[in-house]
Amino acid sequence: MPVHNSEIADKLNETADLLEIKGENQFRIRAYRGAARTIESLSQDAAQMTEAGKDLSELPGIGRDLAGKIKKIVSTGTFPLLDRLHKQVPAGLRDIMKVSGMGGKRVKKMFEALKVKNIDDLKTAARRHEIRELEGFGEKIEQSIIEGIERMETAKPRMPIAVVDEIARPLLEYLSREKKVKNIDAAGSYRRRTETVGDLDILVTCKQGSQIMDRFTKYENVEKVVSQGNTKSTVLLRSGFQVDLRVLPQVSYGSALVYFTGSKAHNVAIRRIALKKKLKMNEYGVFKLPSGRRKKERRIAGKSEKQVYQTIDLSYIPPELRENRGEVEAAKKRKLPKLIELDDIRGDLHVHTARTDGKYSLKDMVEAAQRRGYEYVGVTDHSKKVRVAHGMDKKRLREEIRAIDKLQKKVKGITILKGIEVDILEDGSLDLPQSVLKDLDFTVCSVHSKFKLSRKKQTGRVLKAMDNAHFSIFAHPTGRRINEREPYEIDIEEILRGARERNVLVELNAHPHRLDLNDRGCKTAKELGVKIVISTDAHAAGDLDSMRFGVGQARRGWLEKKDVANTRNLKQLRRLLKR
DNA sequence: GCCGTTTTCGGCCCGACTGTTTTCAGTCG
Repeated sequence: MPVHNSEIADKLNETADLLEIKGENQFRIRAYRGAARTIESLSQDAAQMTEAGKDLSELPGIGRDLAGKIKKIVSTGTFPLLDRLHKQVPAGLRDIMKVSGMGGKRVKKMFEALKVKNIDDLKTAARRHEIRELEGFGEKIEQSIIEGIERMETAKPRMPIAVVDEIARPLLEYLSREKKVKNIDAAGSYRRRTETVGDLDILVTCKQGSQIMDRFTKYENVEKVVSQGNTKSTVLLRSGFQVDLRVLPQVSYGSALVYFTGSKAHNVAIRRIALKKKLKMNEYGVFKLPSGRRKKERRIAGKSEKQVYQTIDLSYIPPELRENRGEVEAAKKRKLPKLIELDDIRGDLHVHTARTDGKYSLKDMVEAAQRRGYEYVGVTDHSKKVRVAHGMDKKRLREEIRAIDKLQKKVKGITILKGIEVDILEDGSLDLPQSVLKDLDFTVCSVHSKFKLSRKKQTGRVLKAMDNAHFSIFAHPTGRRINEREPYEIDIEEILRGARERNVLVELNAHPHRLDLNDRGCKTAKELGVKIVISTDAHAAGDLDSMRFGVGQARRGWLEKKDVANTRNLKQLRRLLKR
């Protein structure tokens, strides 16, 4: 079993935490965190790279020392430094660092002075009012620790972006009703369209004398005001979700958007470029440092994001790409992709109806697709294996085909493509015979059973299914459900290579709980020349709107219009669906 | 521990907010 990048990153981050508790050099700690980020954002397994003889020290933030340590981790599974640290630092101290307001310094002090070794000890010490007696601590810190523990114990995982969307939209609308507000945007990972979002950063510019901070903290869904200042406030909503609001001067709005959109890794990378050009970059602007006779620094950019990037000789980088996964280098060379947009989509190729587990009739779904201006819609109800969804056997699929033919005669301006979401069985065969599949325009093929097969078997199962001449699109390729179910073991790179060889398309399922293929998978697919289909897997008319989340994810995966099959017109699409 | 078209040594992002202080340390993003 190869060591995955996420495991390496976990080990490096843990090392950083333990070093922090020990009070080590902060730059050394930062180096471990930086290396963890680099490893995490690789589109290839570090283990494979090492095996292929690649030198990891060529990666940003990884030097000779860390390259050696990582190599040891992937080849032997051991990390002696971390093992040593485990002997020196009690395991529970790392948990304490997760309590809001507790950093390395405070953890260390409490361990040394009060023998606090875990969260329970911390709780006890706080309740006995021992913490307030320590130098540099007081009543309020003690109280905030108690609250921090409570909040952590009831904390929710990062929320799917669609859920955050429902929180963000009304809140932005509420804030923008304050008359003196000029600009307002939600930044952070929400703006980068990450699949899950941990908190919300809202930026505003407004005229003097605005009451925006008061308006914010008095929002009806605010449960607790964590902090309130003139330019920055933080609240917790009743759902436990944290929202920050920052007020900025107009001249700084662009640089603030860059700064608060992140990602952190992206910001570090572009600030490094600025520094090389003797420029200082922060949320207030890009500044020329004092030199010669001039004693004061001078702002040379900040009003717009475009201007900020221009100043450091980069083309404008769309938020979805800002992950330090090669976008900075591409922007330097003027080689950024022209990302796909929602308007490029001409149809949806994964739609269910009430014939199986959809909520709406065939006619309703087709009309809903029509209202979105689509040129075509692919109807793909389940096959018989999915009993809970009342999957179709051969006979019922024939009925669906006839129903589509009948409806097609009545509707104009949209082509209904006859499809099916057919199960890939354990032996790699499809759930319905060729004799009926051949009468369809296309198939969406998916795994709904036997999730626990070994990586090798699962990969082989899908590749074998792809050999079937009627296999058109591989649906939700890893089967994961965000915050609910881990992906099944499958070698996605081998699957993508297999898809390329067989001219099979791969789905990016836009359902906000799936978003499967993920962003890295999309990028790999693009690099391998595999075409992606973005589909919503709609079970109700309104689900067709999830397309925007799919497009957001596709943009994060560097996909352009040409990489996505359902940006083609019907004629071109039919050609792509043909094997 | 990383990094280098001023450098192989000496830098490393930095500002806001809070609380505990009376000018600053710690945390966070």
